[in-house]
Amino acid sequence: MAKANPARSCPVAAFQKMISGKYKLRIVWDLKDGPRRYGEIRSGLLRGANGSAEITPRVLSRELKALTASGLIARKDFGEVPPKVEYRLTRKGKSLVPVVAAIREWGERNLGEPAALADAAE
Amino acid sequence: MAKANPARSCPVAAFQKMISGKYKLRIVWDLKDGPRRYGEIRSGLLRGANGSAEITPRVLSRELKALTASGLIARKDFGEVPPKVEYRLTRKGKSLVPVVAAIREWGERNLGEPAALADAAE
DNA sequence: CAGCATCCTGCGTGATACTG
DNA sequence: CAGTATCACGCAGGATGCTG
Repeated sequence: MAKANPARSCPVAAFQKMISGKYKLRIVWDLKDGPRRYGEIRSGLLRGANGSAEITPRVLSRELKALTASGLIARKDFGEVPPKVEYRLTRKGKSLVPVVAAIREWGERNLGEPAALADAAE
Repeated sequence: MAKANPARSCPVAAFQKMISGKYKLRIVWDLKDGPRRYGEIRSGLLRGANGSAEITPRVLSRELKALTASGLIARKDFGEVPPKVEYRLTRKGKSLVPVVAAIREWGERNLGEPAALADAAE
C-alpha cells in the first residue's frame, strides 16, 4: 500500500476538497440542464443569494478549470472569433447531480426555516 | 421579504457554509454511531487520511462549537471533575447522515479509482 | 480530560485593469 | 466574449503552551 488512497480512508474529505469553493457545486447544478456558455454561467452565479454582484472572472475561471481538472465538466471551445466556449457536465459530473440534489433537498428542508426551536434536549 | 432567505435561493451555498471546514462532516459521520467523548472524536479525527497527526484542540473545539451552534450536534457536560463531555447528533444532525452517506458513496465510487481514462469525449 | 490563549501562515475570494 | 495579470485581505487551520 504505497500511499493509502485518501479517498478510501475518507471519501468525505476528498469530496470536500474536490468541490471546495463557493461556486463549484452551483456550477455543476447549473450545468445539469445542459451546456452553458461562460457568460451564462457567470450571469447565473450571482453573489449574495439575492442576486446583485457577479462573480469575478478570475474566480469563475479558476473554478471552471478546477472542475475540468477534476473531470466533472468538459470545456468546448468553438472556433476563435468571436470567442464562444461551452461547458457541460461529463459522465462523472452528471453522476454527481443526484448528490447535489440531495444536498439541496436537505438544505431546503433544514436551512430554509428555523423550526429548530423545540430541540433543546432532543 | 426582509432579507430573501439565502437557503431558499441557494441551499447548496448554505449547506457548504454550514459544513465548511475539514472536519465537520467527518465529525457528524463519527457521531452517527452514537455519542462520543471529546477525546474519542479527537482520536478518530486523524489528519493525512492515513492516520498520523491529530487535529489540534483549537480547531476541534471550533468545529464542535460551530456544529453545536448550527444545531447539528448537542453537547452534554457531565459533572465537573474529571471533565467528561459527550457530543451526539441532534435530530437535525441525524437527518444529515443520509446525505453524508450519499457523499461518501459517491466519493468511494468516483474518487477511489482513477478509471477516468476513457472519458476524453464523453 | 477538555478545553482556551496567542502567534503565524497559506490560500481562497474579491477588486481592478488589460488582452486575443 | 472569454478570459489573464496584479494586488490585497480575511480567515481557516496549524503549532505551542497553559488551565480548571
